[in-house]
Amino acid sequence: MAGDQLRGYLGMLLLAVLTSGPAHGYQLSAELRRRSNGLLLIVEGSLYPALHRLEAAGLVASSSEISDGRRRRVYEITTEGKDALDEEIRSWNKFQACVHEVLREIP
Amino acid sequence: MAGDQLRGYLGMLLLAVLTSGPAHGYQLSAELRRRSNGLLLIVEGSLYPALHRLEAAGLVASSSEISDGRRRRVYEITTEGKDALDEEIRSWNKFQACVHEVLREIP
DNA sequence: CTCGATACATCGATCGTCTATGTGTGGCTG
DNA sequence: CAGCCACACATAGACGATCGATGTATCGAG
Repeated sequence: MAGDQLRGYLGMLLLAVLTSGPAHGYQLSAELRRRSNGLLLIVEGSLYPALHRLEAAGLVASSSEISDGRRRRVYEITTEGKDALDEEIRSWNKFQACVHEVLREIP
Repeated sequence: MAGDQLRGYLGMLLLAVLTSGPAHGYQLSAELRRRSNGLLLIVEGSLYPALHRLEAAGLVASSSEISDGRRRRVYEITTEGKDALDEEIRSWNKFQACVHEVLREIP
């Protein structure tokens, strides 16, 4: 499950995980799966474009590494990224409250 | 605010409002705005396609009326619509919990 | 030596929302 | 009565994000 419903929130989730420290793509995917008890499954076709978007927007910085013979691109959240995360969390909380209000009035 | 972040949830919100009784498009838009204290602004270009999708899926039924000389299409939630709403609310709650878990671990 | 997990990347299709535009009515105001 | 705004529905085109599929390559386990 959890396919298109994270539409627009993937960036926020990735930034949130990156506040715990730098990580590469595969790690981020695994960490999101762990924190959500296996419900959030981010496929590569969503993950890498999202990371590239974040980098293009200056919200993360990346560096190429090679460990264990595998090339890895390690991402790190920037100061702008932290600010953007704060803003996105505020926006998320607002939206959540809106939906709660609408659902609350169901008879 | 509240533009593309309701992506995928507009159907759920419309169905939720329709549980309070039949309504036409403009009413639904106004009611969502009211319940969210003016934060949820559904533009027509999103609203009517969404209603048509719901009808095509059999989740709402519509009838054309004319009152005060204005033609109105009144929508009503169907039994399948109610079931779908229950399911979508469950899915929303799950997703909400996932996001909460991810955000909870921010240092 | 094959298979699965790790790791990155990209392409095309799909789908929902947005902006913009169009039609027409009713009512208020100058 | 002319003009404008709120009501009410509808559609077209653009855009953006996710998905599925596919490709490359390394490493360890069986």
